[in-house]
Amino acid sequence: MPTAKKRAPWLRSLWNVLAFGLVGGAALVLLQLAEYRFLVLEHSVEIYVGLVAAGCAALGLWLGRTLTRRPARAPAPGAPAEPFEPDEARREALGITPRELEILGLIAGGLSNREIAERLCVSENTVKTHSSRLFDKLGARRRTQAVQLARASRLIA
Amino acid sequence: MPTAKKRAPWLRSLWNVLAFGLVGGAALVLLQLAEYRFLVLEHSVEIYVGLVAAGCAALGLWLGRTLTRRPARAPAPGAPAEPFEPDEARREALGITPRELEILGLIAGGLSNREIAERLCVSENTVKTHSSRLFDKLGARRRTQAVQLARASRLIA
DNA sequence: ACTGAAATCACCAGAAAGGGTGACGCCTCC
DNA sequence: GGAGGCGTCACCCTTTCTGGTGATTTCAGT
Repeated sequence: MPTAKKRAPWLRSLWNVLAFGLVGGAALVLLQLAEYRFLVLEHSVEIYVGLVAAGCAALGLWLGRTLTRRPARAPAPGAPAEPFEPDEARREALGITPRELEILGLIAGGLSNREIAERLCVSENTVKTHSSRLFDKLGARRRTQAVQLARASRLIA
Repeated sequence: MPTAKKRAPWLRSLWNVLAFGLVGGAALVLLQLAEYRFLVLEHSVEIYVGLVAAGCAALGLWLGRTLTRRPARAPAPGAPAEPFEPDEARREALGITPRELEILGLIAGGLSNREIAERLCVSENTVKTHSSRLFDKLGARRRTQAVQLARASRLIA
């Protein structure tokens, strides 16, 4: 069930822009309302404008941070300093299926085919088939080589 | 000469904050001046405030992006992001000999025992002996696991 | 409804890797 | 000069891995 969980980046950006517009509009309305209250203080316009400027700047700053933040780290506790997200594009370019990538990760973890089979609840033969195809796509002859090549391609950490 | 080339992050942040303050102040002055010109248009205050808000928001956005941008990679072209020097202390702690570490590196490079033997100009049996002892010291059962453990111990890159 | 990709499993033969044991020469350090 | 660490090599046996072929099921797209 790997479906409908990840919105495209452009969609997220669009959402942010819309949110920005909405918040901005709301802020303007609030300002309009506030105006009638603050107008009694004649020469406080500068302060008023300054406050608005500061508020909007803060908003922009927050938005900037949000916009440029990397798309959420995996909740792994021992996450390394370098974030690293698997290169989905490269994976597809090599024609490697998600399942194969999964097996690749376990191979890199130092597990034997039997252990991988047990962990994934499939037969050892299945693991062999997957890894066989995997090596084919990676151009590797041994699992150690597959791991090395995959690392070089940033397919795995 | 590891000096005076890279300012600390907090210093850069301070600089940004100062710049922000200066630009903000200048903007306020400009606004003050502009006020006399625009005051003739009675009810354009909303537009005026909106412009200010938009400008400051944009400024904040830019600042946010600048602030959160990852510090540019070191200018060294071939140098890896993480320098990495093999942990000699750990190697000795585990009782791993230099030769064994050498074999370990080649194993991690994805080479077979035969290839390692050829590259080091020794017999394949020798390589097997070395790797056997190596796995013993690392507590590994497979070469992939040895690589994984060695990486975790920062014995190899 | 047909097609193709993906995942699953099986079987087999050969290659590679791993474990254990023994041995030899070369150092260095007592 | 004897002990011990290190590097080297050999043999044997078991386990694991790799390559090749074939088959079934499920699901998505045509």
